[in-house]
Amino acid sequence: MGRGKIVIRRIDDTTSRQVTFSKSRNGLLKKAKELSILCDAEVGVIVVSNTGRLYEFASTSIRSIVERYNKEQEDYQLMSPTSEAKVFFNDQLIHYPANFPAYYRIFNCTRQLKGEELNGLSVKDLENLESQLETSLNSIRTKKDQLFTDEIQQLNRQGVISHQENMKLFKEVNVLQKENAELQKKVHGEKDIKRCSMQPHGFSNRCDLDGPIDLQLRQPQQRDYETPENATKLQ
Amino acid sequence: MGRGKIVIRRIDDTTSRQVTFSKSRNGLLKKAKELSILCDAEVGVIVVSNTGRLYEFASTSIRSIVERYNKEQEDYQLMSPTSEAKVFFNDQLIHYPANFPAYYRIFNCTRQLKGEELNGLSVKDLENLESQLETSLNSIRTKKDQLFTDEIQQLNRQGVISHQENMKLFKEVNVLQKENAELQKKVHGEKDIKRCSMQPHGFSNRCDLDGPIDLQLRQPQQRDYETPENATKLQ
DNA sequence: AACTATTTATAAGA
DNA sequence: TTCTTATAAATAGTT
Repeated sequence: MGRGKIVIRRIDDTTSRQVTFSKSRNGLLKKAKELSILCDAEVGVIVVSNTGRLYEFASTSIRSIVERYNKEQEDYQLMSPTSEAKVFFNDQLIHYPANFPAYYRIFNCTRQLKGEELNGLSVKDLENLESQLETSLNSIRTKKDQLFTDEIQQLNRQGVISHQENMKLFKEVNVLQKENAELQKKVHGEKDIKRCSMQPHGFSNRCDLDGPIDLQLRQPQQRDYETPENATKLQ
Repeated sequence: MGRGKIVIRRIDDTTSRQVTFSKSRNGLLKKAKELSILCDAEVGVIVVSNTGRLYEFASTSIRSIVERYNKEQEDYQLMSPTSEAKVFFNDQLIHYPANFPAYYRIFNCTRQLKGEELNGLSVKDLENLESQLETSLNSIRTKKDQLFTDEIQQLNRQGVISHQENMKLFKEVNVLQKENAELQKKVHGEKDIKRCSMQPHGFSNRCDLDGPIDLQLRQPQQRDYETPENATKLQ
């Protein structure tokens, strides 16, 4: 629909194709919107130009679901914002396990392990097998989560203990330093020698560490442990 | 565009709305097809009527993506049980293909939408829905595992830093104590008084802590951090 | 489901 | 990209 009729086939001229793309895309999205409003329908449209740019429309009622779904997908989207198509075609064969239903993998694996075909089984048998596998999967998942949680809890506990120890040691150092200063003064007052012989053990350079540390000014590094109160209680 | 102009708002009359839906939907799908052909673009359109019926268009490029994806899954199922298990347990964190979500984001949410009304669905529809939900579940699980792993890594890093700090402080205390002892000896040698006045600052009870600590005998608590070398590097 | 008067989309040109 | 405009295409209301 325009000055002249055109046949529906790929437009060879690049400029012309881009212009048509821009116009036709806007038209499509507009019509999608109209359809969704006029007829109270859920409509979703996605257009990816051959340069990889994305345009889309989603009717309001499905937008909230899309947004929720987007949250899950965000990371993947961010991985290659520009060359979507290329990345996909090149890397497709590497990146699929996330999409692959775990159920089929386990099901298939079990069948091979059992070395038997499923053909002879009744619906009842299959249902039982299915529910068995689902139960297994569930307990595997629970177990895995438990291990994660345990490790985090343990690390939190250790962190709190370590931090407390740090505080004690820090105070200890401070007190000893004060004491030392007083004793030095005393020795100094009584007898003016031996002050320099202490220097190798002097504060700023007495440990063979990678760098000088300024204990007077520096509190032990504060950590933000997850639920430190709980971890402390558990200790 | 028709006999009369209309405003874009929900058509109240049911019959009229259904007729318009039918016409406009066909127009939209046709235009989507034209756009994909004329401009060599990837186009996906999904329309769900308010009675729950699904209509969709996917340009050949998107269709081939889906087909390749499906074929991949088939190939995957034919793999040996061993490699399956390995891939399953180790490679969970591999991500989606970059532009896959673009189409499936809407595709998927439409399926979820349909999930609210399962009655009119065929076995094929239900199978698709099932597989979509499994995909979603899988990616959620992957995300969760990632969060767990990140947290553990972070805690390990903190633990290593804390432990290093502990070691420094511990050495510091030891050195100061030796120094203190020498100075005490010196003061004691010169003058026999004032020894007891130091006692409030004496070692075993000088910090107002919950319990006495025996720093001379005790090394800072050793932790078995997961990959401490890495964690140290990351610090 | 067809028809057709009209509106709308857009091809070509600027 | 945007605008203009002649024309093709889509479709609202009718049959």
